[in-house]
Amino acid sequence: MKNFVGNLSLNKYEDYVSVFDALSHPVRIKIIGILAEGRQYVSELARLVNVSRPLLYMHLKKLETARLVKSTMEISENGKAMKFYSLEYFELEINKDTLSELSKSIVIENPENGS
Amino acid sequence: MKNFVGNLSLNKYEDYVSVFDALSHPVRIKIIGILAEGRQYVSELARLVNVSRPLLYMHLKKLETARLVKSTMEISENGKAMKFYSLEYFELEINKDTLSELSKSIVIENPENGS
DNA sequence: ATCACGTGTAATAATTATATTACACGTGAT
DNA sequence: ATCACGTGTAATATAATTATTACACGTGAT
Repeated sequence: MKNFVGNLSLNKYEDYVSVFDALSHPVRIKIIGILAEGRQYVSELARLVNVSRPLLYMHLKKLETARLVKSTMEISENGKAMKFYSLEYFELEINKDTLSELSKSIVIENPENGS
Repeated sequence: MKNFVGNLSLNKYEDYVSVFDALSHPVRIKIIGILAEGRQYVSELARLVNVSRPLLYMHLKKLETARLVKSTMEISENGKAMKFYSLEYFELEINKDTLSELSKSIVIENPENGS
C-alpha cells in the first residue's frame, strides 16, 4: 500500500517527518478538522480555531510545507482580498513495515562520540 | 478501521499527537527501523543508530511515551545488566476522516486575543 | 586495581518551535 | 477621515526540544 499526500506518493523520509511534524500539534489537527468541512479564509479560520492570525500563519506554514493543505487568493465581491485554505487529499498507512522501509535511507551523521 | 498502538486502540487526540511527535524525528524512525529487525540493548542500539547514549535515552523516552516501543531488563550470562528495547505492534491509518474525528475533541483555550 | 562494557542521570548548552506584540497596507461603508 | 474587515510580516519573548558533557555505579576478566 502506498502513502499519498496531495496525490503525490511519499518517498523520502523527510516527507514523512514533515507530515508527522505537521500533525504533532493540537492546533494543527484542529485546523485540519475545520478544513475537512470545507475551505475557509484566514481570518475566519483564526476565529474558528481560536488563535491569533500571526500564530495561525505559523501553523499553516507547517501544514503547507507538509502539503496537507493548500491556499488560493481571491478577490471577494466586495473587493476584499481573501486567502482561502483547503485540505489536500492524503492517505497514510503507518506500521512497522512502512517505517522500516523509510528507515533504510536514514543515516545519522557523525556526532563523533561514543558511550 | 481502527488505529492501534500496543494492542490498544487509540482514542484521545493526545495519544495521536504523542505518536506523531514520536515519529517526527529521523533518529527515532531509525530506531524503529533497527528494532524492526529484532530487540536490541541500549548500548548496542546507540552504536547502531550512531548517537550518544544519553541522547538515545531521550529519544527512547519519546517512543516509549507513545508506546511504540517497550523495554525489559535482563541479567546476561556474564552478569551484566542489560536493557532491551523492542517494538510494540502498531497500525495507523491517517486520512481526512481519521483526523476530522480526532479534531472534534480538541478545544483551543482562550489566548484572549483576536485580530 | 584497572580495564572493558554494561547501566543511569543531572546539569548545561544550543537550537527550534511556539506565541505575542506591534506594526503596515487595501477596500467599501458610514 | 474613521471604522470594520480583510491582507501580511518583522521583531521579540517564552517555552520546549535536542544535544552535549560529565558524572556515578556494577560485573567479570586481565
